[in-house]
Amino acid sequence: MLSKKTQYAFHALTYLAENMDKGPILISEISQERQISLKFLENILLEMKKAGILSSKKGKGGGYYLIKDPAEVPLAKIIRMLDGPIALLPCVSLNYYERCENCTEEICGLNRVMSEVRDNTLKVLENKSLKDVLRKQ
Amino acid sequence: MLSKKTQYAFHALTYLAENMDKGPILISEISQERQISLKFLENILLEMKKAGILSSKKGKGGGYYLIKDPAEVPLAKIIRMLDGPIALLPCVSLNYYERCENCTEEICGLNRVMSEVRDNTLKVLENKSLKDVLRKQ
DNA sequence: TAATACCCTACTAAATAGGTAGGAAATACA
DNA sequence: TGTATTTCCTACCTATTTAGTAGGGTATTA
Repeated sequence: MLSKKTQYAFHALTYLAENMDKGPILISEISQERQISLKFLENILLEMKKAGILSSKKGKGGGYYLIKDPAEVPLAKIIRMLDGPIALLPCVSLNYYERCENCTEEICGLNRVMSEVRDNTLKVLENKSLKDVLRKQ
Repeated sequence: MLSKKTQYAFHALTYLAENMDKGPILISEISQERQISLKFLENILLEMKKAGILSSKKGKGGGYYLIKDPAEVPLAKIIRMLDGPIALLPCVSLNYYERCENCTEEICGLNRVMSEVRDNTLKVLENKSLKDVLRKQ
């Protein structure tokens, strides 16, 4: 399951994408519109800013805004940024790989199957972008 | 990511499947062979017994044993039994569905994509069984 | 009836999830 | 220059989950 954090991130990002023409958007506006705790959202947006997918402006007229074309932000990137690995096992993770202690790739049949699951999942999450989940197109 | 609990469950189940001909297997044997804490494993096996995929015998000569053909136990069943939902969002879960508060199916594009992810995942996990992840065939 | 082996309840420590608090820093504008 | 605005940052908090432990109870067998 995706954490609330990641779910809120999707809400915030789609809101920003849907309102790209309006310039910087206040955290408080997103918080109200999408029903997310203001302070929690503050942290999430900051984290995404540091990860480089959005930017901000302080002071009056400030707020957050996307710095990438929504079509250029794969869903997988957002999930990895906030929740970490997408794979079901560390030993089949592409971005967070860790060797198994109890089994080796040669004899462990789970490995093979879980790689297949990962590939099937990424086939969607790497190819669908923010643009594909917007409310209005 | 799958929890350690579920990962241990897979270890235990494959061990039992690989040794079906030997009658009941001691918890302590599985614990040693697959390097799993004895008491933790005890709990896990008991939980799976209650879920109906294996059975046990007490006293001397006792132990745990599978009561199903490994080919008849889909991996999805094992994961759901111990870790819960496989879907990434409650609102697209088949077995643990919960309505979204913040969005409705009609306008939320995430819904559509996450259903696709779920289907792709289940295509593997529902069709592959314990038999497919055994060490020796 | 003693040894064996699972059954059951409860407990614990550490990590994670989800959220809060309060002030500092930067910016706009009068 | 000063004040309102808005993000930035660090720290904190509580509840839940994860991973594991303890110890006695119960059933079975020889």
